[in-house]
This record gives sequence, structure tokens and C-alpha cells, in this order.
Amino acid sequence: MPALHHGNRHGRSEQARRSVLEAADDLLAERGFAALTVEGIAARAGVSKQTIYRWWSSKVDILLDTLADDMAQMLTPPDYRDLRRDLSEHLHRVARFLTESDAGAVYRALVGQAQHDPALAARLRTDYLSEQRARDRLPLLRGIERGDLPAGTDVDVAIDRLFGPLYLRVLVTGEPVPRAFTDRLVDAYLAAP
Amino acid sequence: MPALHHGNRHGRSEQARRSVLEAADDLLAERGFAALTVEGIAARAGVSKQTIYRWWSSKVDILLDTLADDMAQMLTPPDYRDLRRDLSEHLHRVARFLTESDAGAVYRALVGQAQHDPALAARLRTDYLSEQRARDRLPLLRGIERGDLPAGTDVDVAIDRLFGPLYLRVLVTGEPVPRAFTDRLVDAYLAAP
Amino acid sequence: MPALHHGNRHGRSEQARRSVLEAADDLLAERGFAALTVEGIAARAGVSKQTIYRWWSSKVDILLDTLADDMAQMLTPPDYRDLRRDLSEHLHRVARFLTESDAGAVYRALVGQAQHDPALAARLRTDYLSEQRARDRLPLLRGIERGDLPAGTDVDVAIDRLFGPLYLRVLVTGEPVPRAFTDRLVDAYLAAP
Amino acid sequence: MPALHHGNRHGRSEQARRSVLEAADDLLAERGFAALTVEGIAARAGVSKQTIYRWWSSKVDILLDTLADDMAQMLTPPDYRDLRRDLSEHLHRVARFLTESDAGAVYRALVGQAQHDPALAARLRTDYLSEQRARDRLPLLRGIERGDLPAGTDVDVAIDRLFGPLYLRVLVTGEPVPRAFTDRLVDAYLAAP
DNA sequence: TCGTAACCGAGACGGTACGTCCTGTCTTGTC
DNA sequence: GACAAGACAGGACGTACCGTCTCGGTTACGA
Repeated sequence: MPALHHGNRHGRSEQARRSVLEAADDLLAERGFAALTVEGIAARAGVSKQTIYRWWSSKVDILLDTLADDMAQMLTPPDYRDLRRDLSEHLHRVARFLTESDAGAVYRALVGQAQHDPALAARLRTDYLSEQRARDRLPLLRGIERGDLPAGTDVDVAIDRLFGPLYLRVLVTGEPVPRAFTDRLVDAYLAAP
Repeated sequence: MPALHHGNRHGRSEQARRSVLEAADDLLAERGFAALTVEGIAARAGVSKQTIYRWWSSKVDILLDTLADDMAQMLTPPDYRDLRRDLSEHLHRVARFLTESDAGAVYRALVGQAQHDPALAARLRTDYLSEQRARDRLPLLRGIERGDLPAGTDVDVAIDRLFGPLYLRVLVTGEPVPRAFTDRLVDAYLAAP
Repeated sequence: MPALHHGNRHGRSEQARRSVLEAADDLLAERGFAALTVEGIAARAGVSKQTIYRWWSSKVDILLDTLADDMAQMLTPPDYRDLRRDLSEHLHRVARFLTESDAGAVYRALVGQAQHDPALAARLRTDYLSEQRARDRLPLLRGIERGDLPAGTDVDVAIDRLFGPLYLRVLVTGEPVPRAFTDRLVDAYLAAP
Repeated sequence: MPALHHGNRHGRSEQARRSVLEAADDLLAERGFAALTVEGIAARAGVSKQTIYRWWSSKVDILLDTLADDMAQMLTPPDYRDLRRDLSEHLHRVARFLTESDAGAVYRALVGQAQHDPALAARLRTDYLSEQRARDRLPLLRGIERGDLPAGTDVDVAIDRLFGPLYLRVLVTGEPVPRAFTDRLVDAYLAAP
């Protein structure tokens, strides 16, 4: 394993890749998406622009790369074998991811940018949101299996009802999303699933 | 009354103002937010860049201006003296506004941009979203007054539950928002208000 | 007699005219020709741009106006009935006009600008330089009349020989033009007229 | 030796440099200094504005660059071992340079602009005029060495007397500068050196 | 062991849009 | 009818990034 190298015939430099992703993350957190430029990332990462364009197509592409691992890691729902608790915990984690984590800031920036860029929107959906949707379904599917939810439950509508209000606050109104709020959404859902 | 004039000490040219707003609207619809430039708007509107910068601070500022009238006009909830029908109709109109109208495209672009620009986010909230929130409250307040809803109903949470799933589809997943979906949200809310 | 008025049916405002000429002069002296703008003159003079364009065609036109009186006044050669003294004194005065006076600064700016603007060059020659040339001829013509110079003396070449070195220093090399230098030119000319 | 390349870490593109200088020269000759713009030069040269600003600070800076070679080449005095002939020929060449050559047009434009711009004036003097002055001194120094001129001759005043009338005609009066005129200046100088 | 291929940094290149400044024209209402 | 005020279309300014390109240096396999 070549560990850290500065370029050779055997593949890209892992060091350069990490520097770029970290620089992009840092600059996004420090200055925001609007002030994020490929030139800035290159300078911060100590990397040439060419190296960036060799491996990524744009600053958005870099951000998508930084997101890949984090989402699966942070947003996999727990399994307490208790529907209410599973939902409550998962919603709370999603809320914290979106509002407090660096990865959440990247996510919000990408969802924002997707409003201007249909190609990004499509890519986000196929590569990221569909996987997240699959994770979000898990607690509900387990609930159906256990008989805590009726067999015919429309899981997708359930997810829209549970997570929609959360996204509304995060993306539109900017209101905080405390646990009391997410728990109330769970209550409302369970009262009329 | 000076009606249409060409700009003098007594104020700006109404003709120039309208040309700019229309040009911005058209270009957004035709090419999208990313391809929208102040230079392009100026050229399309037959107006100098200086005139644009005299009255607006950025392309975002222009778009905010195009939005002002449309929102109040398109998104005022009807009053059928029937809570279910009021909510159903209003949600449906909001859904159509967001997904089908030119003004909705402007709105989505601005919400997207607000993810990158806290100042825009703040301005959107104080100048636009709070007014819309006030309009959204009306059917529910009337329902409470009529006794169709309990006196202690938390109207804001109700709005989050009713509209959140809609925004999730529009801004994130890109799924369509048919009337069947919005009606289902109304059903779920009324089943456990 | 309308004395000072603010614009009316009785003709142009003398106050506005003076303000503009003074403002132009001051700004040229303070900031130089390059930083001189019609807008700046208007602001400094407390006059509208329209008023300037009503009476002058450009900033150059204003400067020409400021020059008109000064040149005749400052550059009329004295008559001591002594060729050497007349020439010495006149050359010295021209040198001081060009290097030390505000009007000289205007003159240098206009000669500079005339290198870029053939119309200005033509106007300078017909309206200003020809009159100055006529004044410069006077001491020599009087010298011929008195018999101090040969009858066939080429007065124009004489003027070129006497004043050319002076202009070379003022316009090109930037060297000072002390009286010793101008007197030396007179000596050289009189030694071989 | 990389000869012609397209610009990289090892230096600028010689092709871009030449294109810019030629374009500036052509445009000055065609339309004059006032109509010369950096944008116009960039467009004509097929070069981006950024490339121009990377290497030159203004259109004046470009023109200075075009002048460098031409002056030394066109204005080096000949050596016929004959003072009168050397001076006559050199003056005539300078006159033709100033009035007929493209480089002379550039020179006149720069001297004109130097009236508005002290920094340019200083740069012209240190980088160009002093070298030219050195060349202008050569015939006179050789004349002194040969004994054709007195040992104590003030060479600088001699140059002012010989060239001043020429510059007066070129820069101020616009009169032609035929060989008869320059020869007459030589005669006058040699009659009273 | 040395050539060679892939990757690296550096940075110049042609472009596009930015936001500012000034030009010269115009319109309005006052004096 | 001249004036102050100032909005207007136009266009050049100088700057910031974009995405592409070429260069010379570094690394490590394979001939």
C-alpha cells in the first residue's frame, strides 16, 4: 500500500484528496457556500486547481464527496424495538444533523443549490436521498412487522408527515427544531397513522 | 400624476422598473437562477446596469421584488366556512403555486439561495414568510372560532404539520404534490389536531 | 441689469459661469487633468451637469475658457525699446507662465490633450497660439524696425529658436527653466540672428 | 528553449505579448489615443483583459513597451566624422521619427499623456528620455573630441537649442519640420555654438 | 537501473460577470 | 428660459473566478 505519495502511475494522492475535502468543509463552515471557490479550496488545500478538476467537476462535486460517509453514519436509525422511541430518537438525530453538524451545513447548501441546478437535484436524489429514505423507512417497517402499525400503512406518506415539518423549519422558516417539537410530530403520527 | 416618465428628480422610471422585473422573471423561467445575471437582465430589459444597481442591490433583490405582489394574491386562503374544505383548498393552491407558477419558481430559487445567504434568509422571513404564515393561520383561527378545533390548538404546529410535507416534496425529494396527497395531510391533521 | 440671478429668461447666469470656471481651475490644480470630470466640476461648482453641457461641450472646452483672458494678459511682451531686454523679459515671463502659474498648468494640460485630439489641436492653434505667436513677434518686429535686426530676418524661425528650447524643457524633459537659461537662448540668437 | 508557448509556470506567452503590443500600436495609429481602450486592445489581440492586466498596468504601460526597441533603433545618430553632417542627419531623423513613424505617434501620445500624469512623466524621463539624451549627445561629444567644437561647450544647452524648435513645432504649433528647417537650426547652432 | 507513465504543484491562458464610474441626454418643477 | 436635481442608456474600468492548458518535478513500477 503506497500510503502517502505525491503522484505516480499507481493512482491518486490520498493526501491531496483529503486536503481538498477538508479545505472545502472548512471554508464552507467559515465563509459559507457563496464564498466557496475552487481557487480558494485549492489554495487552502495546498493543491493545484488542475488536481481538483482532475478528480471533481465542481465545488458542488467536492461537497457531495464530503457528505457520502457522514450521512450513513449519522442518520442510521436505532432499533430499540419500540416504534415511538425509534421514531423519536431518529427524528431527533436528523434534526441535530441538519441544524448542528458540519455535514448538515453541507447538506443544506446542497439542497439549496439543487433549487438552481436540476442535475444536482437529480444526483442528490438518486445517490443520497433515496438511501436516506431507505434508512428512514426502517423503523416504520419494523413497526409494521411487529404489528405496532397496520399492515397497509403508507410508509412514504408517514415519512413525509414525520420529516416534512422538520425540513420546513430547517430550510424555510429557520425556527429551531427542539426535541419537544419532533416528539410532538411522532405523537401526532401515532395518533392517526 | 406623472404616469410614465423617464426618470428625473421626482423619482424613478416606472417603465424601467417594470422592464427589469419582467426581464428577470422571464430569464429565470427560461434559463434558471444560475444563468441569471445582472448583465443579462439589463440587456433583456433594455436598461443600463447602473439603473439596476441604483434601485436593487443584486439579482436576488430583483427577484424579491417580483415576488411581493404575487404571493399575497395567489396564496390568500379562501373562506368556505368549512375547515376541511378551507384547508384542502388552501394547501392545494400553495402546492400549485410552488410547483406550477412562475412566481413559485422564483420562490424556490430564493429559498434555495437563502441556504447560502443568511441575510437573504432573514429578509425572506421578515418580509415574506411571516406574512404568508399569517395568511396560513386564517383557516385554522376561523376553525377555532367556530368550534371546529379545540380552543387550545397550537396553530403554528398545525401549519408545520400541514405544510411541512408539502415543502419536503417540493424542495427536497422533488416528488409531485397531487391533491390526493394534500387532502391526505388534511385528513391526518383533522384526525388528531 | 440682472446682476446675479439664478437662471431665467434674461440669459445665462453669470454666477454659474464663474463657479464652473473656478471649480474647473481649482480641480485641475488640486487633482490634475486626469481626475477632472464634468460631474466633479458640476458638484464643486454647485451647478447641474445640464448647465455645463448647455454652455460648454466638454471639460476641455471649459479649460479653454479659463485660458482666454489669462494668456493675453500675462504674455504680452514689454517694450523697453531694447531688443535684448525685450526678448529676455518676454522669454522669462513665458517661462514663468508655463512653469509656475495656474493658467500655465491649464495650458500644459491642453497642449497634452491636443496630442490625443486633433480637433482640440486645431482649435488651440487658431484661437490661442496664433494670437500668442503675434504677440511673440512684436519685440522682433520692433527690432527690425529699429534696425537692431537685419531687414530679411525670418521672424518665425527666430521665435522657434528662442522659444523651442523652453517648450522642450517644459513639455518633455521637465527641467527647470531659470532666467540664466532663457538669457542664454537670447544671447545665442542675437549672436547669429 | 521553449520558444513559443502558451504560458505556464515558467513564464508568459510570448505570442500573447506580441499580439497585445501590435494591437495597441495598430489601434493607436487607426483611432488615436483617446479611443484606445484596454478592452479594445484585448479584443483586437485575441487576448483576455486579465492577461493584459497581469503584465501591464494600463494602456500607457503597453505603449511604453512598444516604444522601447524602436527608439534606440531609429534614433541612434550616425557618425560621418563631420559635425555638421552628423547633426543635420540626426535632427532630420528625429524629425521624421516624430512626425511620420508609428512609433513617433506613440511617443507624441505618451508625451501628451505625461502632461496629465506625473508618474508617467517621471518614468518617461528615467527610462526613455535620458537614454535618448545620451544618444543625442554623441555627435556633439565627438565634435568636441575632434576639436570642431570648443572644449567648454555646454552639450545639454546645445541639445536644447538644436531639438527644442523641433519639439515646439511637433508638439505645439503642428507646423511641418522639413529638412530645410532642421538644417537651419544646425547652421544657427554652429554659427554660435 | 533506468525509462516511462501517472500524478503532482504552479500558474498563464481566454473568457464571463461583477460592481463602479463617468459620459452626454433627458425630464421635471422652481425661480 | 435658464436653472438644480437627478434618472437614464451606454460603455470602459479593474477585479475575481471559471475551467483549460502546459510545464517541469516526483514517484515507483517494469523492462
